[in-house]
Amino acid sequence: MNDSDAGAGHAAPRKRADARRNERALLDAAAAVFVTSGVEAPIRDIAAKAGVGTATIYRHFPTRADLIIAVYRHQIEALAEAGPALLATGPTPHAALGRWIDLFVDFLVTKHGLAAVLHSDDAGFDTLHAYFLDRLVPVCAQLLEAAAAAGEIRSDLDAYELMRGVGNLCIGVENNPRYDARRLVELLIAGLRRPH
Amino acid sequence: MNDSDAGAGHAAPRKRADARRNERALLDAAAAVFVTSGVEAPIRDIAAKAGVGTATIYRHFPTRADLIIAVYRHQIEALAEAGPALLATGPTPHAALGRWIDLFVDFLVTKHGLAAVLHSDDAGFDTLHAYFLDRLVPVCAQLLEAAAAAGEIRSDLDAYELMRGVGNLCIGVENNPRYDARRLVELLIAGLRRPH
DNA sequence: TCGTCAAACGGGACAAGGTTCCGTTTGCTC
DNA sequence: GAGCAAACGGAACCTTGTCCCGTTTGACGA
Repeated sequence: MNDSDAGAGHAAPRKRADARRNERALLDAAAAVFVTSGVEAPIRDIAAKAGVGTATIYRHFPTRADLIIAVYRHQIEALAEAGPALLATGPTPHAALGRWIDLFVDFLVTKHGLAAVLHSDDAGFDTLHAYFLDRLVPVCAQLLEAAAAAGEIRSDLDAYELMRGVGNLCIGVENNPRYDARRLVELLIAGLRRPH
Repeated sequence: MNDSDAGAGHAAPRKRADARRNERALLDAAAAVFVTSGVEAPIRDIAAKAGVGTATIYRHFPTRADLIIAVYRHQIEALAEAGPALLATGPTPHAALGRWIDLFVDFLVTKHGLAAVLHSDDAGFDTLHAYFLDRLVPVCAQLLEAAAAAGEIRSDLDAYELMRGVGNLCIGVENNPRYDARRLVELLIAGLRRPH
């Protein structure tokens, strides 16, 4: 694992040491601030916690979406990889789908405000949107197709719409004890089941 | 119908004529601006359109939630009254519930950004939240109970949670042709049906 | 080791929007 | 018509996102 690069580049020009240090500091600070103040915490707060100026944050992460992606990339990748694994080991495709959606919900509800931001139509979050689309929708589609092929569910709903719906249901779960997103998601998945 | 008061007060001190005029102008302006710019349009824009200063808007509607409520009060009341009516005239309680939820979805998706704001945890929208809770949740509860009593649906979901879920599903429908909230709401309602 | 210079930096400046304050205007009442 | 509280308007202030520019610093060759 390369410190300054995820490994995709051939001739990555190698960043300066202070730049790498700051990037790491920013990621750590952002992760901490996101936990306490949500993913929409003021840029200044994150910069201050990292001990850098505000411009530095923009230099490393042009939009807030880029920062959010960087902070949660590992978890999202893990989620993407969990899909095929569940499908391979689960008793049925439908069970795998249910379990995977559970993991997705867990991820969302533990990240303050992430679900909200994920579905905002603010143009600044296009990158975030695209990333989720690229990484997770195909996985979900695979699970859906397997379950549909097994005859367990109806097949007229596409993965994008399902994920978006699930994501929406997770909005505003924070500090609202009367609202249990998990239960509603369960209902949604139940509604998906093919009547037989 | 009284011009300056919905009729609840006994000794309402009767507002000044200019105050009543401005309130009306603000409501009209807000309604217009909400249509074009959504319910989160800048206060300044609404004030300008109404031809008043920004302080005036705060005087009449202390929070944005109050303004939103005032603008949509008629429609919300109509929605509340439609519940019992549908229950009385519909073929079955479940059909009435479905139809009523449809009306609710129609209301939400035609108001730019209302669904989003309705479920934001911003303290400034507590009033809005409370109003929906007061007016619509009991209606929904009545429909749910009737359907449950008729044995058509499971009875382990309360009205608040259902409405909140439906509202959440309606977030971000604007200018997203790939996402059809109605269909997902349908799924949710389908998931509610008692397996028999 | 030292000089050079582009990379990287920090924080101040600007813009947008929400909210409040305060001096002025305007209806109502007598 | 005078008095006075209600209501007004818009400037001022605060927060937050974003950009700019003068300064610092790490990397590398001499």
